[in-house]
Amino acid sequence: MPDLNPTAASLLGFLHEGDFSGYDLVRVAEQLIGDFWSLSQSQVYRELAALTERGYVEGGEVGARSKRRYRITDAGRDAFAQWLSVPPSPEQIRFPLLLTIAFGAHVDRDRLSRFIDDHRREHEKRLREYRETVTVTPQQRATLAFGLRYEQAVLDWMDDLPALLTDD
Amino acid sequence: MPDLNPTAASLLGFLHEGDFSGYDLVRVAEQLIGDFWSLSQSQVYRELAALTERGYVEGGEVGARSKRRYRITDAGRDAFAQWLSVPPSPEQIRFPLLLTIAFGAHVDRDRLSRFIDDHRREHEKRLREYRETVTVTPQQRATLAFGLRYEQAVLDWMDDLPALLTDD
DNA sequence: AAGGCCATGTAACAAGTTACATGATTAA
DNA sequence: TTAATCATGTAACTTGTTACATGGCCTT
Repeated sequence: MPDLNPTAASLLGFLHEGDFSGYDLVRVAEQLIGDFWSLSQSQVYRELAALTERGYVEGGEVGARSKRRYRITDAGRDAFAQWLSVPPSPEQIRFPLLLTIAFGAHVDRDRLSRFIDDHRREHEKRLREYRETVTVTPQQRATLAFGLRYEQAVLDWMDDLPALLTDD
Repeated sequence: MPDLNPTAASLLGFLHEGDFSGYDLVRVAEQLIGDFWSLSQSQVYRELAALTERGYVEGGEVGARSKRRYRITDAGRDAFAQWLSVPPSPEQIRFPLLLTIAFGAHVDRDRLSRFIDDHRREHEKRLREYRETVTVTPQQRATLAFGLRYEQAVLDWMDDLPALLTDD
């Protein structure tokens, strides 16, 4: 039983709560894990096909708008449980702005400031959104808490940046 | 002139400082950008081949231990400058532990605590390493500052976790 | 001379991205 | 009736990962 990738596993996780179509799953994932685990629409359909292939989910009948709900199987539940029992691997951050800063000796100051400001606005916005987010489970509160800490850290760091970059 | 991906661009960035072999570049990248932009050895060789193809670098003569140094060309410098002029896209975080927590309703408490503790130790270690890191340029200080803020944020968040996960 | 590290690279595959195509349904 | 959105999926490509293969150099 070769194990699942985190994206496929997450889909199985959501399917524990009920039957969903690919379209639904994209939305649910975006909402619930999108801030720390991105996935694209085409990936979801691909993984659903793979999960079906492996017998971890079953596609229901095609309904209105050719909508098809997927149901998790017992094998799927087993695979998910097994995935959850394996220690999660370290996180990965890919932060292009940090590359720009790392190579900042080749960027003129104004442009760099603009890039940073643009990012700052995005992070301020996300922080505001997180602060308005309504959670219903401890799990949601726990993941949201990470988002809050993270966004605050980024903003604090950005506050320090001008001094770090002007001093020699 | 289709633009560069951040990995290829970074290689060009490093090659501004001198000629390096693929092997060297892997090490330099790991050291200077590895904390926020991961790349694998085989990727480096692949990108070097692609950059050579496009005329952005030139492979020198094969030396001892079949070592070959790459030199950036003027076209490569142009391409790099152009890449640097485009606003960097938003960062991506992929944090499997957060998935585990998000699906924490299916994980028993002890296991989850162990996962979290293991991560905590890693983050404490990284924070310690960052604190001991010697920087020589403002750019290095700026990117390091992000690492410090980030690791501290993760640890602070982990401090909050038990309360968030036990309360209902 | 043997073992470990230096240094290259390839091959195969998995995962992620972008763009497009199709058609149904709903709301204006 | 037209536009927007729902909902599916495919195709083509790029990126990322893992594993392996090869051989030279350096130290013991």
